[in-house]
Amino acid sequence: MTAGTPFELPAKCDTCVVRHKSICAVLSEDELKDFNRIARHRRVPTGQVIAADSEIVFANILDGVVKLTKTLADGRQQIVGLQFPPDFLGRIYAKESPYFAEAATDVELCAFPKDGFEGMLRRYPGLEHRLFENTLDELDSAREWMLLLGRKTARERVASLLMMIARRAPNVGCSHTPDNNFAKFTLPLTRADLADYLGLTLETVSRQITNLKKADIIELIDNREIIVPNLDALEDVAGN
Amino acid sequence: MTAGTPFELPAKCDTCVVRHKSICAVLSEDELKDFNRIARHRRVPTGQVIAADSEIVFANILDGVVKLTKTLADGRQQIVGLQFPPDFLGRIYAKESPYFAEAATDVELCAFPKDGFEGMLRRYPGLEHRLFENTLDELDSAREWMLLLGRKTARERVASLLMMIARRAPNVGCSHTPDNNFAKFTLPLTRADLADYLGLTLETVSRQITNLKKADIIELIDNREIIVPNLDALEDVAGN
DNA sequence: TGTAATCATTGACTTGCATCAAATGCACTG
DNA sequence: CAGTGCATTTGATGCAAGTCAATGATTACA
Repeated sequence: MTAGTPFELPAKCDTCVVRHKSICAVLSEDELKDFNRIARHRRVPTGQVIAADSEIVFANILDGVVKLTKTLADGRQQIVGLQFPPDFLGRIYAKESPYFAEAATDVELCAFPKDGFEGMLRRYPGLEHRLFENTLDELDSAREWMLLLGRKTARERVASLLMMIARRAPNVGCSHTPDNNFAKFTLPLTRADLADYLGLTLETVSRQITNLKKADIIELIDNREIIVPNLDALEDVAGN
Repeated sequence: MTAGTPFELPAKCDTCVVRHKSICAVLSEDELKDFNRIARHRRVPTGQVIAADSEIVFANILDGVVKLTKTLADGRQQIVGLQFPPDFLGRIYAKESPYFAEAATDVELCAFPKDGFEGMLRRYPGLEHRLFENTLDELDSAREWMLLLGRKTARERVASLLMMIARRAPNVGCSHTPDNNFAKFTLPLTRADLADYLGLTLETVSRQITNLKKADIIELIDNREIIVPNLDALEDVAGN
């Protein structure tokens, strides 16, 4: 974890838009413009911490991948969530986030100051409802991951992760025609990050990726570029 | 997992009240009575499944402990949540829950039919907000548990669980004066359930409990009754 | 009061993943 | 294009937790 300087509000950026599907669905064009008045566009380089400081509660991810991590006193670390565009970021209704948010890749954000965003929530009924539904989905995902961390083997974990990326990463450079069972994507994480997400060591992750390659379940173009010729085969390995 | 017959709506029970602290805080006496009109009181014996059928979306736990479980095809099981009074139960805004709810002990519920409860949500602004905050707390807890499942040792896991019970179980027969660092409580789970919650086997759980006993961190009155003479000492073992 | 059933503990052995240590590959730089 | 640094792979070994099996302890009940 290479923590850079904390994230700070940049100058106003008129081109910044809230892109979250749920939000866009419940807001009119004019209301979105209202959001843009308080939105601040921001680039965050790989590895930099996205601060949970008091000025920013909430941010919409425009591009890149953000990891949420928790760490024990002796340094053992666990990634407890991965956020892709157009997910939201930030623990609303709390002063501090109980976890770290860190850019796993170069990230572009549309950030909102605390007071402004909570004002928006009051102004637009239905908006909080959408955020609530997002949170319920995140809770379901977290519990899905608890099953993985508690009960799956290393091989199943790696396969499950690849399936998850293949499903969620189309916004981060995944060319993937869902119908034909084929996927090609760029891993947004290093082996060390994969390990922290899967509750394994990076060596074990590496070995399992090698095994999947030898079993012709996946192909590697390079360390990060992966082809899954048959998603069903990968799904089988993933368990469930 | 001994699945009994699915849970069904009983006859109306006038003595049933919503007891959730968050709900009570935002509703008046009259509004609570409104809730009671559609509430149905229900007892569920240990081991019985609390069905996620279409008629019941939501239930307030009055007494007992409910476990939420997910299972792999080959039977490996993980408890992904434990609900104590006065928690709510049920995946709102979804037809089906992505996990099983099962009574870990004898349980008393105050249950609501789907349509009625969602009507209430619309009628009482502020209520959904409270449920949202509850869900955010549940998400934080789930992520805390991901750290445990991914990175903690068996000994740390068992100690963490006992700490969690000592904190949350005062409503289920835990005599516990938080100031004096002492706790006494009844485990609401069998060794097998503890194992399913901790991502371990029941033998490992049993051995770790024995170890904590030998190290004078805990005392056992019987298999279920536990005394923690010094919560700080237990906290140390739990890690973090 | 004996028998079964359930739940928990304990012991012996096995194994999957972690740990430790090196080697390889690749991008960048002087 | 040698040299440095980082990410990844590969190999050898150890250990924490799993598996298998037997024994205790309680409670239920015939």
